[in-house]
Formats: sequence, structure tokens, C-alpha cells
Amino acid sequence: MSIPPLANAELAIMELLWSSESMTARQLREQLYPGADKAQHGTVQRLLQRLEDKGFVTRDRSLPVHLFTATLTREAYAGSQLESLADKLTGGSLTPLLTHLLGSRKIPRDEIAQLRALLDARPEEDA
Amino acid sequence: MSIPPLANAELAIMELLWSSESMTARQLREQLYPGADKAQHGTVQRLLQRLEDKGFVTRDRSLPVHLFTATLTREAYAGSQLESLADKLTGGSLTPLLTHLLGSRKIPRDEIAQLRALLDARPEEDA
DNA sequence: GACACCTACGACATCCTGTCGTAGAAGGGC
DNA sequence: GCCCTTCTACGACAGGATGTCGTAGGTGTC
Repeated sequence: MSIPPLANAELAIMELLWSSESMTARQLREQLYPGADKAQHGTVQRLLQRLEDKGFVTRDRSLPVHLFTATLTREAYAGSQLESLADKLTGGSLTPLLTHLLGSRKIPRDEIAQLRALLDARPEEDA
Repeated sequence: MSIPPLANAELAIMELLWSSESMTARQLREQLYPGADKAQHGTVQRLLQRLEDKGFVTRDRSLPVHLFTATLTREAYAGSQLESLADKLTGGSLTPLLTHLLGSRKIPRDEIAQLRALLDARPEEDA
């Protein structure tokens, strides 16, 4: 169930797919390599295929020009990576991760309010 | 300021250093490769040197047998990795990371209580 | 039929990681 | 003083992941 991490170029593609439902390889290439004339066709294609192999994107093969879509939301991916991090470093517990950040006050106040709201939205668990 | 991630073997060494102030290379080797007689000397030494190059450990060179110490606490490392994750995926904001986990109720109830306590311990930020 | 565009995929250079082997320095026992 | 053991320093290497490119082959349009 653990979702593998994405490398930079792969993540860049996912960012684009997350921002717009589905895209063709050409659209992706134009976004990622603006000045590219011919060469980077293969690069984008390769990255997309590897992302497909890893299960991060699906392609609609019924069209002559495939349409690529992300299978995970950014939130789901981010959440799974957070989970991996917690498993690897703090035995799955989130508290130690946040403790340090809160202690060094790197978290702005409105973030804290949001987090509190998140916790408050959960079902009650007293004692 | 971003702290690079650690690979598995490197992390294993850091785990040991985090658990006991400082250790010699021999102690580390005995923990990591219990049955090893001769070979893995170099491996541990190499890993330690690379960790030193990256700034994760310091060694006391004044002794004939060097003493290795972690320069970061586990919490600091974990926090920085969490920060990197947030920067890379959600523009530095933690809320989207936690939203998904909370929504899929992967967080046990006592964790939530701890998190709430963490937030409550912060200086008040009303409005 | 010719051309343009697409997909599929092999190949490659590069980097990182974990591993090992060897060379040299330092200390202890006799 | 000499030898043996243990340590450090570091070059070298295999494997995997990543990003890149090039080429072969299909499909559509004019």
C-alpha cells in the first residue's frame, strides 16, 4: 500500500496533471520544455510511461492521441508520503514530526487555526 | 538550510547514534552486521565518512578510535523532512498533508488528542 | 503516395548507494 | 626493536534510479 516517491521530472508532470484534469503528451511537453522543437517528445513519453507503470497516471488509449490523467489526487499522494515519513522516522506517529515545527514556530498562525479546525471537525474522542 | 534525505543504511546508522549519545565504528558495526568478522569494517567507515561529509555526524579525532556523534536530533531531522515534503507538495502548508490523513481516519484517537494538546500549548492567536 | 505527428521502447550517461579491498598509521605485548 | 592486531582513509565497483535521446513503426490528412 505504500506509494513510492516521485522524482523531480516525474513530479513536474504530476503537477501539471493535477492542475488540469487531463492532458496530451504534447501539452505536457510544451509546458515542461517551452523551447523544445523535436527532441523532448521521447523524454515526456518515457516519463509518462514510467508513471503509468508505477500506477500514477492512466492514459486513454481509445483516442489516437492519448489523454493522460492522474490516478491520485495531490492530497492523497502528499498524505501517503507523510505517512511513509512518519513510519520511517517516528514509528508512524505524527506528533514528533509536528512538535519540532511547532516548537521552532515555523508554522504561521493561520495555519495553526486551520489545523485546530481540522481536529475539531473530527468525531469526539473524550477519554 | 534544507537537509538532504538519508538513505536506508545511513538512516540505520543515525538510528543507532540517536539511541546512544556517541559510538565507535566498531560498536556500530556490531549492531548493524552482527555476524560480520572482517569485511564490513570498510562499509561502516564509508557510511560514516559520507554522513560526516553531509554534516549529519561529527567524529572526535582526538582519540585513537574515533567517537561518532549525531549533530541533529531525530526530531530536528524529522521536522526538516516534513518541511521539505510540505514545500515540495503543498507550497509549505501543512494543512493539506494532514487533511487527507484525518479524512481517511488513519490517525488513532490518542494521536489526535496529542496533536490538539500541541496546538493548545501554543500562544493564542484569535482573529 | 508523401508528409507530419504520434506511440513504443531500446540505449545511454549520470548520479547515488551500499559494498568491498587495500594501503598506511598507531598501539600493545614480548 | 619487532610483530600483530586494530584502526582510519579512500579508491573502486556493481546495481538501481533517473533523465535524456534516437529510432522504428503506426495512423491520419492532404
